[in-house]
Amino acid sequence: MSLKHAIMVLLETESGSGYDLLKRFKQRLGFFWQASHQQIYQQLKVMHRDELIDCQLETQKGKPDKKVYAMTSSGHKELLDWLNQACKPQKINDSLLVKLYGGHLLDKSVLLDEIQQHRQQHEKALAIMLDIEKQYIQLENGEQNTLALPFLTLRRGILGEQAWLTWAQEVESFLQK
Amino acid sequence: MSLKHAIMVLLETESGSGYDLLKRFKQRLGFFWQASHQQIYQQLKVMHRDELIDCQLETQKGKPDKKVYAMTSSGHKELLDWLNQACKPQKINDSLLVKLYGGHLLDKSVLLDEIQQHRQQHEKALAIMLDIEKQYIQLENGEQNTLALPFLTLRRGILGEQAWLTWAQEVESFLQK
DNA sequence: GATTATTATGCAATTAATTGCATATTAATT
DNA sequence: AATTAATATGCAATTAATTGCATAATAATC
Repeated sequence: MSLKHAIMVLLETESGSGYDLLKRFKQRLGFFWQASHQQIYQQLKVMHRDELIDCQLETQKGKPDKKVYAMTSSGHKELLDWLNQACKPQKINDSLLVKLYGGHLLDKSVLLDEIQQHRQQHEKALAIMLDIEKQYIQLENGEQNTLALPFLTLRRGILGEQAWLTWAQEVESFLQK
Repeated sequence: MSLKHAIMVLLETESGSGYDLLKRFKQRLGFFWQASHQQIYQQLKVMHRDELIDCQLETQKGKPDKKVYAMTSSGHKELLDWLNQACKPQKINDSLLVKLYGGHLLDKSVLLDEIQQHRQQHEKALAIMLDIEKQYIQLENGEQNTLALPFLTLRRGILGEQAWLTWAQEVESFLQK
């Protein structure tokens, strides 16, 4: 299970509350790791129980206490262990392809509609990523170096989405015949 | 949950036992939907309980009875319902990218090793898919038409793997600097 | 000033997936 | 003939993820 390791990658750089981590998660890892807020809050609780992370209560006026989590040394150790282990190939479960595989049971127009809907989402995702890429390219060298690895994860997203869109074009051509 | 719908897509075309379905699953849907044998056997049991599929016991000499599953009309209905509903965007959880994102905690050589390991697997997968593509191209027109939709799912795999490998090249260049 | 959206948590129940056994046959090797 | 690998099932325990609530503050807008 890597959700906890993903959280630790974020916490390693900077401590934060559940919601804070949730936001950073979506912003920084969201393109290639999807997790709901329930998952993250639950995982933080488990990680705290297992002493991978510390929790400091910050009293706030009016509001309920804010729990700020930070890595412990045993968390740090576990993160490094995980990073040094080979990870399994990505598990793919893509129901759109299942549907396409069984698409002979449907009208082509239904398939076409659905592909087009998905295409819109992929185009949107690509546009966002290209925008971030542009920002990166305008950074000065030092900053580019610091962000080189996150940038490569962005590149994965970009190349992946472009390939998806190329494919969608093939599918649409076929369905429109 | 789509595992059951994926199984039904297969059963719709032809009845079969658990193991039979398992094999067909890996062969035909395995590139874009991964499921273990435990998942499939359990799912078949649940689907039978819910009367989406029938089960005929075939007595075999010596061996335990073989359970041959077939779609019921209510299963067929549920499959069509599912096919007609829009499906959610694919959930992506790619731990290699999490690792790369947190890769500043590691030696570049460790990352490079891992990427190269993954590259081998992706190259292998691509080779298999290109081979299937070649076979498809040599089919006569009638057969190509029957298999057009499965072929498009194969194309997704091919374009996806090619994009992955292009990306891996970028990553390796960076890590070798 | 009232309403709606967003921020900021969290629990509990259910469903799904994984891990770790377990069994027994057949086919292939040594 | 004995061992190993591959075929062909399946259960039970655990872990993880999803769904459906629920609360309460603050910010924005009508």
